[in-house]
Amino acid sequence: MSNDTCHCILLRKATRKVSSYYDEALAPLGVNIGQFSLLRNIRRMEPVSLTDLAHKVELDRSTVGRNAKVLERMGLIAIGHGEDQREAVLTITPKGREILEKGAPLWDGVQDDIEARLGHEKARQLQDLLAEL
Amino acid sequence: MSNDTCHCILLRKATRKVSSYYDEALAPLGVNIGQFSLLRNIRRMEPVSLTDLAHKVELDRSTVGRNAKVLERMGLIAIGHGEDQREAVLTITPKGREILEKGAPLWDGVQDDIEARLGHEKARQLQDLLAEL
DNA sequence: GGCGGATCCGGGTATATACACGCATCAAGA
DNA sequence: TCTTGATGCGTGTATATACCCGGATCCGCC
Repeated sequence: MSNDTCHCILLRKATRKVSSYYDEALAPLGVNIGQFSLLRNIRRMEPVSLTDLAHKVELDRSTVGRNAKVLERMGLIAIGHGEDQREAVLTITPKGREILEKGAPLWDGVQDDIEARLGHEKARQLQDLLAEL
Repeated sequence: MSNDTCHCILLRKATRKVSSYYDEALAPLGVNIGQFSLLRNIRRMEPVSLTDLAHKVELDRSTVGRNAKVLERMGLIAIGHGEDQREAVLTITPKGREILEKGAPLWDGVQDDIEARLGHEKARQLQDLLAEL
């Protein structure tokens, strides 16, 4: 029974399920929720180094680097160099901006669905609880 | 701002963090929470086929298969064949049982810590909310 | 006994994610 | 200017996880 009460396992299960909601909604654009979210962060911090971005999204730098490379391959961002030759500087491409425009309402839709299903009160509770972990 | 309110991103973040709690606690045993949980499920269903196990833990069969292979390599489970030659039948080894014995109190510790931090009421709320997603 | 559909698994491929290592670059001090 | 330590990255490796495909096996029906 311990498996049915393990906070970690339940979180993982919920995360997989919720991820699929967003992924399905964004599928027409060819991006998943992780990529979409990363893109949003890049736009907000642009131009930004891998290290700074990783810090912001609280992911390992190497993880962000690999994810960014996928976005680059898709033509959604450009990876260049700053004055500091060590730095990989990320900037969004027009195509990347387009994805953000088109994706926004799709993202909103899923977000709204979830809040409608839970109710605003519980949705808020959930966010609070997740932050307290 | 949308990134700070995205249910999916917040869930992922929380999952990573909480996973690390369990992983650190179980580290002395050389297993992580995913492996520990899978082992628990195998013990409960033993002897069990990959397909049945995957169904139980709500993961893709191929995922469970690969995870099981790791457990086998660690000597915690044995992967054999049933009468149906197609079936991969999983059974726990003595070493696997030992890990479960030793891990139980460690798992309890993390679980208690989390509930202490949140309070029983909120911990319960969290589980309920995760189930509603 | 033999064929076709159903079932079970393994492996290929792709993203998510972390940690450790090694290389290049930078910056500060001798 | 040269040495050193700090910083920024990329890659290797490992687990988590999914989807798809192909091969093996099983089973029911002819």
